[in-house]
Amino acid sequence: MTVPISATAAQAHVSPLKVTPASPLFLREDEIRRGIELLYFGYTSMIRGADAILEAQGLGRAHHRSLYFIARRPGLSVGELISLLGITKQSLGRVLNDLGHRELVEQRVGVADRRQRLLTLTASGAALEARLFTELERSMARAYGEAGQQAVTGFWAVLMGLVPPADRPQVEALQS
Amino acid sequence: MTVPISATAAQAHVSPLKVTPASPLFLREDEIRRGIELLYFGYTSMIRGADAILEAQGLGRAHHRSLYFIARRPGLSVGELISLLGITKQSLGRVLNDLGHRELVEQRVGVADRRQRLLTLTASGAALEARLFTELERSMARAYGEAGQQAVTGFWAVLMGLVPPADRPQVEALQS
DNA sequence: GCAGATAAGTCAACATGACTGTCCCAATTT
DNA sequence: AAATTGGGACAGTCATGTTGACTTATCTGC
Repeated sequence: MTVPISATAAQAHVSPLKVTPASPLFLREDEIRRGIELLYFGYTSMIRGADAILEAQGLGRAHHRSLYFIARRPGLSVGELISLLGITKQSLGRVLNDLGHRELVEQRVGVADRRQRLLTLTASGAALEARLFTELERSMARAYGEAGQQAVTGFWAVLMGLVPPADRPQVEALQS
Repeated sequence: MTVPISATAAQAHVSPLKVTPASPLFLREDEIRRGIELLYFGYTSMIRGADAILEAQGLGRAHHRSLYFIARRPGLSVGELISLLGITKQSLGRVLNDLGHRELVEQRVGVADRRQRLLTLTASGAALEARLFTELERSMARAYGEAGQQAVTGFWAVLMGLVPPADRPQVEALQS
């Protein structure tokens, strides 16, 4: 964590970042397009920060996503990770093989169901994930700080609204 | 446009989508991770809707991005599009060749600078882009409507905060 | 007017990360 | 005992990105 865990950090910016506010006619095409574009540029800006670290390790974004979710939910099964990432078993297989051979991820046999392989990070895997997380966090914490607490709540609400209702429980479940 | 241009549309949902609000300690790791995850799932949920249309045309997401920005800024140059997409000339070249051969995009010689190739959509290109936009819009309009006008302003503020300040003018410039 | 810079296009080779289809094994469920 | 499920593997393909080098046309500064 590069950000102190204190309320004063949240108050570092007394005046939130000014953006043109949404108008009462906020479903007009212009305002829809503004959301599409900001979502595209915001998303790509955030993840770009981790790319240099990944490239130095010979890894890609697919590896990062797996590391991230294994860090977030230690002991999740291969099937759960496939479901979160929305990719096929074959696609994930190669990524997990890479991460296993580099000793960044370990598998244990499931306790309740011995067919399952439960995924955890090794010490070096956790260290790498922490470095990658710090990059994302730097970007996100700056954005949160500039926009302010109330804006963050709105940010979450719109993003959750983009997720099809059927998929929302899975996203909510990531919150501990 | 599938959404009526009227103030009543914005009031269709009287009670905004409830999400756990950001806490005063909104720079804690948990709340940063929540933003990272919602951004990932929200972004992928939004663009997934257009994939079926693209696949039926034998096109991919790279083609969609080009069509989108050419629709947004008709007459932009190849170099401007490269800058917006953040890819190389070679990568874009293949996409523009595809779109040209299918007669979805046209090039005109620049007026001020005859080295430039200014890009516009053909009638069929505009029709396809409109269908793709409608898919994104359906998702975004639902999210806006569920979250409410004030949330949308916060959504924009955080996303703009994610964009490095040096890149912000380019994003702002897309707004007409 | 000429030299150098710039906008765009192209060729070749390559990496990543997704896909499909098929087959297999072990463990669980019915 | 049979069917289903979780996971792994092989083979092939496709989309989309990369670097490097080269060409052509055009613009700009001296």
